[in-house]
Amino acid sequence: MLKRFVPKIVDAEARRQEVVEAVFRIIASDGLERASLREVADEAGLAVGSVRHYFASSDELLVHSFAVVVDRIAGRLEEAFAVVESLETGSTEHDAAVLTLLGQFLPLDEELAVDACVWMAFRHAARIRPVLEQVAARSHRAVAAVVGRLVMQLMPDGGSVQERLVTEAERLLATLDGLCMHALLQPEWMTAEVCRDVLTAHLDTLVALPSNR
Amino acid sequence: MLKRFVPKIVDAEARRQEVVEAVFRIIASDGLERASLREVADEAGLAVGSVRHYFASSDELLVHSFAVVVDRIAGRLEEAFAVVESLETGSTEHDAAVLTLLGQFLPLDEELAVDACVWMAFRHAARIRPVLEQVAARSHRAVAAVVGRLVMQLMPDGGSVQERLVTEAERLLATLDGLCMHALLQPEWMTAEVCRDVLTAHLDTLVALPSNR
DNA sequence: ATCTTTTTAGCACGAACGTGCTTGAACCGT
DNA sequence: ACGGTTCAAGCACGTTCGTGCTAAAAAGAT
Repeated sequence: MLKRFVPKIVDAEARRQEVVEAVFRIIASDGLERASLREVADEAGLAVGSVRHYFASSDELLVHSFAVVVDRIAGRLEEAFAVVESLETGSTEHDAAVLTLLGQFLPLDEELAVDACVWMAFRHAARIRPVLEQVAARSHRAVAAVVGRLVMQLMPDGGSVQERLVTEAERLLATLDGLCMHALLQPEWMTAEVCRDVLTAHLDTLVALPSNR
Repeated sequence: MLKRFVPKIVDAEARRQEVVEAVFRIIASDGLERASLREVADEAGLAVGSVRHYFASSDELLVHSFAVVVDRIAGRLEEAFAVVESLETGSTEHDAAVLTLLGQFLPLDEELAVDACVWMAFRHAARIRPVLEQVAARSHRAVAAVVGRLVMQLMPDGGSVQERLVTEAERLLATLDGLCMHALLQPEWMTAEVCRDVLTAHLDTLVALPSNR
């Protein structure tokens, strides 16, 4: 069956992306519970029916938005990890690249802050809402994979002991999420400088680990 | 003016506490956004009007619930810290007491899990809702105080360098909150055992810090 | 028994929500 | 010019929410 009549071509994917970014802005400024169809439509400069034309339901819009932010974050991490891999271990550029990688988790600028807000909001919402479960699991796997590879590269022993390696990966992951949380919830206390200090302190403890134990 | 007619005595504080615990159960199982007056009243076995008799508004109910959970957590921390202080530094009982203290943050049993859920939900909601701001700030101060004192006692140098001390306090705080988050959001991955491993690993890095740097 | 106050319960209103459905408007191949 | 398809917009219904308000039930002091 051929498409005989090619109708009005409005780049549908671009429109969807605009709506998604309206969702992001609303979540960042007013929280996930305010991301209703009416609010999103207003923010995107559209009518409710128009948004519903691109997203069958509210759930689909939210799940897709979650997936988009996860892809964005995972993409940044992969990109930054490639830089880390390309540099020689122990060099100052390497250390800087590692800090840059870890900084992708934190709300250090406007764009990162929005993503961090949205990411946190969705992950917490996924605890309750089954529709978000799959994307949340994918998010966790993607981030854990990058952090795991990073720890494997950074640990002195090369990660001989498997158990120790996952513990250190979980430890770095927890510190990152905790830092992100505090930076979002207590921005006065948790400034970018404090974040950097905490991260460098953590990295010191990672490289200078007691080999035995 | 004397109270001539002392009417029906129902200890109001106990009733309020019952309502608050209904709020906790709802937040833990269905999330904060489901903690409406009608849901809370149902959960507490009361009518909406009855709940509204003890709490003037929905906001007051939520703010009070937040304050109660903060007090509960802060109380547990103070109690556990007193035990830590009473033991000799470096002893095995001391180490165990420190782990017990830090475990108060994590959802290691039913009661702790409910509190952790509620605490997280309110703290994140406080980013948006101004009514929760004050209690959130109090919560942060109380917890940071205990963790700060703990770090001061645990660090080898006795915390000579002020700057290093606050960095380590923030680092421990971040790790704790991150662990709590992961234990709530990915309970399959982040088991109690992994939590314990991560915490002991962190404590090792805290005691075995390079003195200079 | 009566009176006063607390306690409990319920109604009604406006606002916001998701969603099924309908109605024009825009657009392109014929 | 026309017809088929997509896009944009809006209405209407049922649900849930907070809240102001009213009113019945409960209980101790008189």
